[in-house]
Amino acid sequence: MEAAKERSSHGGEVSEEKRNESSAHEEGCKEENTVIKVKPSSSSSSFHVPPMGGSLKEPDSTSSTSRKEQDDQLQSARAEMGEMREENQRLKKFLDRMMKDYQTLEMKFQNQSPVNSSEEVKEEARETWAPSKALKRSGDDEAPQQNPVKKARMNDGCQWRKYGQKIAKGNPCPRAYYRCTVAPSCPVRRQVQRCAQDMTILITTYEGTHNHPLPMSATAMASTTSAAASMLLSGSSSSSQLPGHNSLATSGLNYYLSDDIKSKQFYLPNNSPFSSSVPSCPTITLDLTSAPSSSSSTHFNRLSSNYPPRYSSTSLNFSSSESNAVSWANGFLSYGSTQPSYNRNQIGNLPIGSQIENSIYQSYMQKTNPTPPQHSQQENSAIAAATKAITADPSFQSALVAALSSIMGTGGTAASGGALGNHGGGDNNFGQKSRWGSELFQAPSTTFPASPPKGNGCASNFLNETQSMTNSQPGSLMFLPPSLPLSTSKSASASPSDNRDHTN
DNA sequence: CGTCTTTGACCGGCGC
DNA sequence: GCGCCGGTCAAAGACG
Repeated sequence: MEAAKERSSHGGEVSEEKRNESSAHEEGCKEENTVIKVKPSSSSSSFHVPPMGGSLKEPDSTSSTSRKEQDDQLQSARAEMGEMREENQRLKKFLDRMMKDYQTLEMKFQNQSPVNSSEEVKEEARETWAPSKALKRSGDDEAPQQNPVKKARMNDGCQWRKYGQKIAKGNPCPRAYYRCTVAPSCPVRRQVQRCAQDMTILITTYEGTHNHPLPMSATAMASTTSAAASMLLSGSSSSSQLPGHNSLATSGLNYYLSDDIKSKQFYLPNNSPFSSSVPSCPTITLDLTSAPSSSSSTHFNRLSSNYPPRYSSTSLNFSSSESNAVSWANGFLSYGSTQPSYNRNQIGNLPIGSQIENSIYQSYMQKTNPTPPQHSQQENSAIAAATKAITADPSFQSALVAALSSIMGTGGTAASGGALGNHGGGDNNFGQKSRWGSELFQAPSTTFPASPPKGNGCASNFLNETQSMTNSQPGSLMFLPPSLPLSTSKSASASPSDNRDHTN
């Protein structure tokens, strides 16, 4: 019943948004039409030819010269009329093109996020930002918008129950904790927090693996997101679902920031060059899910035994600092090469480490390794362009700010924790954050720019740097930090010594 | 009455 | 050892 209500309310939202959108579109069209209508009548010299009308109306000037003048004026007026017609036609064509573009976008939007994207944003906005009690129960002013009250069932295809909320240090916005309730024993957790720097950004973090079949919508979404990630990372446009990857991010692009342990999807629903049109609130999804693993061994053990190809030269290599080569050239990030396997052991100690990553890695490897040499230059350049576009996107920057803050510490304070080492005092949340992936940033400082202290732009600077790095600076890390599923510095694909742990 | 959210308390990890 | 902090628990309340 409630589900039905919820659905209906969702539908209401969607339809409302669609209405808004279409009305906006219609307005746009009207404007366009108005332009077209108005243009000939208002703009033009055709009506700025008072002499024409005036002279026509005044037959008293009967001289031949005046007739000549009239003829000239008529001709000039006709000529102008012709020009105006042409211009009008051009404008019509332009309008048609715009209409087609719009329809294409609309189609994409409807296909990619028939239900979820906008709703998810709204819902998350409610669930994290506005106290649900206030919003839901008393109609708080925080969100008096048209958002109908909804239950905290995330429409990412799964059901989530809120079990806690905390205000993390450095971020005034509370962090909400959700648990998957599709199955009673489902271990999947989800954190939702609003970015301190940009309140419009939501950071959603998934942890764990669903131990139950997912609803169709969820599966589809997982497929969508993984495909997007795959596209981003490998340049492959193929769409396949991550095996066992049950995490759900909303539709859109997921920027994977996965290390050996975790795969993080930086989800940017909108404004991303790759994303479809989704309403305002950007969301970052940190996907820390994985296939279940009963093994208590480290990831490296598991991964090395299960996925030997990861250490191939074509796999992602985040082995850090020395060579510092960031290479998209073959569709893979190469993040340094010869750094010793620092911190390797920490990975195995991560609580979620034991449960995470296989699927991501598996998927990724499936997407990458089978065809690494086949990446054409065109693809590579496309990847580079995409990377550049993404990193240049302000929304992405903001999103990354949030994501980094989430990973490294709250509110952008912890970015420079011990892991980032040389860059000065950081928040020691980092250590605790390691549970969620601090190892990601334990790359040497030379390769991972320190984030500035508190405040805005903790990652913006980083992004600014990485933007340039993407193109020029060897050894810099892009927005895909040592988290790519394959080989972080710890796995050190290039270093035989690093495999020690893998085989132990 | 069942379900869900809220929120204070508790627990464990980490740094000093 | 102590304090801080994040994550989780569980009782209480609200809502349909």
